[in-house]
Amino acid sequence: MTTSRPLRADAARNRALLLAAAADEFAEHGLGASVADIARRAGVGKGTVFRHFPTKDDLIAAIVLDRIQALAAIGERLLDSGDPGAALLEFLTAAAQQRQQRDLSFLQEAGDVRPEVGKARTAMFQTIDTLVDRAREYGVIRTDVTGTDVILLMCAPGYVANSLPDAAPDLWRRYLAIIFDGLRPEGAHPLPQPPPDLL
Amino acid sequence: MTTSRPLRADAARNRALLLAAAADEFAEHGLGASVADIARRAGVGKGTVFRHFPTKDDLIAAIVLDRIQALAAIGERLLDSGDPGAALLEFLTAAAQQRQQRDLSFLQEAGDVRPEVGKARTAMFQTIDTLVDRAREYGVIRTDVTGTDVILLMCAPGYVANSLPDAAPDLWRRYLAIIFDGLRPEGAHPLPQPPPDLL
DNA sequence: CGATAAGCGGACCGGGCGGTCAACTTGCTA
DNA sequence: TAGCAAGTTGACCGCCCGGTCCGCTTATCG
Repeated sequence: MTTSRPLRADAARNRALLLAAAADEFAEHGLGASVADIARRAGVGKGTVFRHFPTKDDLIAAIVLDRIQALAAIGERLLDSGDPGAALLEFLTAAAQQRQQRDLSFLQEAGDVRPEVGKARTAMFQTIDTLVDRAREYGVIRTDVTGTDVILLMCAPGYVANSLPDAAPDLWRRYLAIIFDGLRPEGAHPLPQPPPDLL
Repeated sequence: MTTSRPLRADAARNRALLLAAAADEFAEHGLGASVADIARRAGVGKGTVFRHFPTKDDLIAAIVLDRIQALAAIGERLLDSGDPGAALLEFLTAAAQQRQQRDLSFLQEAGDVRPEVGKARTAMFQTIDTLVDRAREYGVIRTDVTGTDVILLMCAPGYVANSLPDAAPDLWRRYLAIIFDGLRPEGAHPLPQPPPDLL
């Protein structure tokens, strides 16, 4: 990797401040937020932003990558869990929670702005796939539901914050519960359309 | 209202071309798409855009309003339907279908750019609320699910197009089905958090 | 068909954007 | 604590965007 010598103390602090400020700014104004505003919010000069991130897209990619890898780490840890059903629910909870903390709808806007982001996403999807396979074999979700299904379905609860500004802060749990009920084998109705194979 | 004299034939045609071109351009590049590109796509000059829509926001509002009112009309019609369960499913199908035709994720970005848009949205939400009340009384959905719940949940299937570019064109039916299963009373589990009252 | 006003187009403008740079400051190390 | 490389800064640049404007075109109607 490109692990050169460690950052100077103040540089490391500024980098962290910038990532936080950028996430907040993007949450409030979308990806259109200006680099100058981000710098002001972080309390640094504009030049400092470009020293840490050569372009605005690099800054965006750094944030997105951070979130994806955080989720991937949680998923990986849950692979060793004893109860596959609880593991899947816990993962989906973590995903919804992450989206809820800050408004992360700009992640949708961002897409895969850098190839590394796509790579990380694919890796995380693979983890989810395994998580779902185990839950299915364990009998806690329908036999006709795939990992891809769950990946797409799990987008929904996170949008709550955005759509309903003054909602209770853990309302997303309610929607996660409804969707999880739809995944359960008990009251399952036959599904149209065979699922596609992501990856 | 401001119903002045009818548009000239060519002007009406250009207005329609512009709305379509703008929807396509916003779908491809987000709300950041430039007015000049929209004009080029519609085959008209940039000045023509501003003749029909004084500002870019007015153009955005016109598109959003169009989609909301189309959905609202469908909902209104379904209020007179005999089977409340089928009516609700049909409405949700129409909503997902609309989102699928073009990538409408930029609607999220837009928010209520003009007060009239908020008004129209509130009106549509009220229609959905009635639709859901009837379905609940009919026993086809859980007693603890509200209109607001359905409004938020119905966002999910539409995002399929955006997240999975090469998916089958009617894959959203699959996700709508799963969510609808989660709404059914049969395998329902108790829900956390009392629902908020939208409106 | 001719007059007229509604509609059209694209050069043009000011502002704000992403990105650069050279002078200055500061944490690290010997 | 002296020296220096790493880090910071904000004025600056060129580009592109939303929006204006006015000379030209054309649908409409008596």
